[in-house]
Amino acid sequence: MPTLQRTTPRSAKSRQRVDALLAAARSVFSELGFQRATTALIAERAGVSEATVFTYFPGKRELCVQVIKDWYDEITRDLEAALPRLPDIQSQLSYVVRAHLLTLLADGSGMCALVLGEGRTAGPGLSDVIAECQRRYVAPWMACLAQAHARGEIRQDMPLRLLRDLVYGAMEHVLWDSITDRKRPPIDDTAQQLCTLIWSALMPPLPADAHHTSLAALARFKDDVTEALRRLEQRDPPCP
Amino acid sequence: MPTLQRTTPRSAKSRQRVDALLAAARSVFSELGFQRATTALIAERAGVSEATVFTYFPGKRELCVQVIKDWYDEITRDLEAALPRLPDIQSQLSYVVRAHLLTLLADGSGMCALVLGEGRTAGPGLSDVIAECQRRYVAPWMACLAQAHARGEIRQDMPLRLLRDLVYGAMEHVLWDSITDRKRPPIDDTAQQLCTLIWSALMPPLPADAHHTSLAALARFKDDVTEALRRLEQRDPPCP
Amino acid sequence: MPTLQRTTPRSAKSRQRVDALLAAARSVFSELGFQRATTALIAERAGVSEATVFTYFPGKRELCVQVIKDWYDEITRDLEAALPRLPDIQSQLSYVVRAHLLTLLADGSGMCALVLGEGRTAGPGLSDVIAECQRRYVAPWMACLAQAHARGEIRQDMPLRLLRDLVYGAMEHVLWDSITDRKRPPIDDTAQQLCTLIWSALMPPLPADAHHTSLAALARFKDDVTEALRRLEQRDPPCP
Amino acid sequence: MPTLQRTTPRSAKSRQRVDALLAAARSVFSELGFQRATTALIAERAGVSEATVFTYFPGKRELCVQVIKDWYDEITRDLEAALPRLPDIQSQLSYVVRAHLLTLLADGSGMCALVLGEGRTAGPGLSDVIAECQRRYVAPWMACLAQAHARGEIRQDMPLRLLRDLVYGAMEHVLWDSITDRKRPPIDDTAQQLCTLIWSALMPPLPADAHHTSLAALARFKDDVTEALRRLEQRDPPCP
DNA sequence: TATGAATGAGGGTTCATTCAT
DNA sequence: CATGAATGAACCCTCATTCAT
Repeated sequence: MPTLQRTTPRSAKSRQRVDALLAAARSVFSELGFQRATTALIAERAGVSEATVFTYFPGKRELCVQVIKDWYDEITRDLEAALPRLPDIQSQLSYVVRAHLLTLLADGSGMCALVLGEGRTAGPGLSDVIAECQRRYVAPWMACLAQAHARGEIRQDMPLRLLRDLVYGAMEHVLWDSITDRKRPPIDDTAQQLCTLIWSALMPPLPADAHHTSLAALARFKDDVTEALRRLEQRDPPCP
Repeated sequence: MPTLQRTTPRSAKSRQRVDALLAAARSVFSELGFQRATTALIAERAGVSEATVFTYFPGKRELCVQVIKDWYDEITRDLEAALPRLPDIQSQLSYVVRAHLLTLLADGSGMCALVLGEGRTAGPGLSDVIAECQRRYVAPWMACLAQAHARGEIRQDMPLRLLRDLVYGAMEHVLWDSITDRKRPPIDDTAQQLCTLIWSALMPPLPADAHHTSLAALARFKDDVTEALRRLEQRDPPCP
Repeated sequence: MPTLQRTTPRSAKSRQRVDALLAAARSVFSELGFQRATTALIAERAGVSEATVFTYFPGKRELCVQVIKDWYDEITRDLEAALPRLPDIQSQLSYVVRAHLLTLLADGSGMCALVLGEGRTAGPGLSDVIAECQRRYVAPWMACLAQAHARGEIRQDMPLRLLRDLVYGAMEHVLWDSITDRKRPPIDDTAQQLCTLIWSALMPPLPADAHHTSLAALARFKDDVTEALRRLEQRDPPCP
Repeated sequence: MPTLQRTTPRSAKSRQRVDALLAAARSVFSELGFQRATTALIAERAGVSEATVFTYFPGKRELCVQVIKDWYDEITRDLEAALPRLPDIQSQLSYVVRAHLLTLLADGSGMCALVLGEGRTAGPGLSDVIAECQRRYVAPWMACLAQAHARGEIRQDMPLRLLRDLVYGAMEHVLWDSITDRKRPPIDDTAQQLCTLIWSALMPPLPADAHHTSLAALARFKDDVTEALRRLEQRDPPCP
């Protein structure tokens, strides 16, 4: 029964309109920012008259808020679902980075610019909402970070906030670059590299003396031992 | 040349006017962003009539461009002068981080928000200029990075751009935090920590095989050795 | 006639709808005036959709007209029935005053304000109707006045219109006061006083020469007599 | 020196504009009421662009407030100056009635309608102002009324407010009539009659027994006594 | 040169009214 | 018949920009 899923039959059309409006609004706000966007253009792209915009939304600001909320909801839901299932902080980092880059780039970067742009200058009522959304978006990853931090899986000599800033800051700049330069490198490669880079900063520093000894020495030592062990074990069989 | 004299005093007045206007414009644009800023408010703060603004600048946009250029010039000149004199990449990183944080925070964060905000959404003519300024601002540090890259003082397995993004991205996010949270931690401490963090990511990685080592690998290795030793010890007694 | 039956029940529903709409419209128009009233609010209060309003009335204006007409009909019918049965002009005056005050105040003053307010500024189509209603409303009382006028029960040296204006004008101002001041004095007392006051103006004046007398003249005369008597008494003793 | 009276040279043009705008606004608001009046029409009648309206007034409401205030100021100032100089309450009544009728009728009745109409339904910010102006306008006459009341020159068995309502109410209805009927009777005659009528209601009522005796009888008595006295006085001189 | 004054070109928003379902 | 939905037509207001003085 395909009609079974008709939860709200009357609002089918309505929902379509809302969706069309939100889509149009997202594109317009993305391209022009909140101030330069006009309800007229949004209406035009949604294929309705300007007055219809106000049938579905109290005003321009509220429409923009909805656009931002929806977008954040999308990208937040995914993180909330996926991150807790990943086994370790490195996988989580990897996931976050890829998801972030993919999402923002796929979106044509508009929302990113919108959120970054209007987050500050837009009057109250927008900034608040954006800040709140941002907080919820980062929360899942912050939880991972906190856990790893508590377990000592990442360095403990830095405030968590700083680590978070490093991660998201790096990502955002990479994005910015991609957007600006218009020559987008393959995202997967970039994500991989970014993860490696960030992890270098995140992972617990080696003990103080390790710096002197250097891992290379340790590695050589390991090789020595390994080799010695093999020889030992190879020699034993003839023992009996 | 009698007119030369007349030109100079006039220029003096003129320069004063221009400076007053630029100062006023900077404060207004910083607080309100490009769109919400009004020429009326700028004129008022500069102590001149609104029409005078247009005597000195072709329009609102050009005024804003000048404001942004001036600001970038200030902060860029400092970097251009200081960075080449510093001995190594780490000192340079440290300088860049401190300078960036200090500049942006000292400015009341307004310009930061302006540049970040209007960089995308402002119509052409502003975005271009901002992008160009940004490029010039980052250039000195990029040069350092490139040199260190060539010399192998920093890791060479990453594109330079990525390293740059990491540095500036992290800084910007830290700034954003400082602005948003209103509880600004001591800048010097933050700068210090940030440098350490970033350097962890920047410094040359251990040799390739060290990657297979890592602490986890070392731990496993320790287990291996321990197990091997136990076996050895268990086998040896009956051996004789 | 089978359709007659069908017509009646339909009319019943229809009448209910119309009544609900008229009631809602009256309350809305009363509170907000014609211009500020919205069909949306009227529909909401009537418990129907906005479109239904236009099923029963050609438009906002016509709905308002109906509201005003109905209201005037109510208060007019009463006067038309009661006034002719009262024995004399004084009783009639008393009835008119009490009825007017009671009606308007009981109504929450809304209709009063509506009629007074929109009577002028509302476009044609409303003003006309209001004027006509007003005329019909005042007619019964005007008839009484005319009769009394002809019989000489009220003064005959004034145009009837003026007498009517005095009566209604006074009442309206009293109402206005009551509405504005929010401290409404007991209506019955006010009505009583107002009747007395108005009657003083309405009743036939004294003969022409009485005007030259007046209380002041009488007082002066009393003084004259008193003085004269004193002089007489002073002169008399030595007279013998 | 005719230029001496140039108090504010620069704002000469400005004042003209303001005056033109106020005049235009007065006419538009008068004809259409506050809601139906449009800034576009006001601007057109003032011969300026619509934007200019907002150069001189913060908004439509404020413009209307100014119009109302100015109008009330005009008519109030006159009363405040003239009334206190008149010798008795009857002269004052006469003045008030004539002034009121003349003013309102001369104005084309528009302001009257505006004030009456918007006094109730217009949102706050207009109603307040109107109420306050009304109060100040009536104050001078109320003072006269109060004085006469205290001196017993008018009846003391009624609240002052009621007397005031009678006066203004009657006037307003007369005005209303004049406006509605479009056949304006000579104002002076009407004013005269209205005064007589109102005075009948205002003057102190005769003592209770006077109703039985009738003024005519008193007058006859007065004549009798006067005659008797004259005879007495004429006869005395020969006394010595 | 500096400015008071004026304005053209929109922008967001409202609402009575229409119409397909 | 009732209504959800859509909209055309204004309306108030803003502001960068121009220009005569």
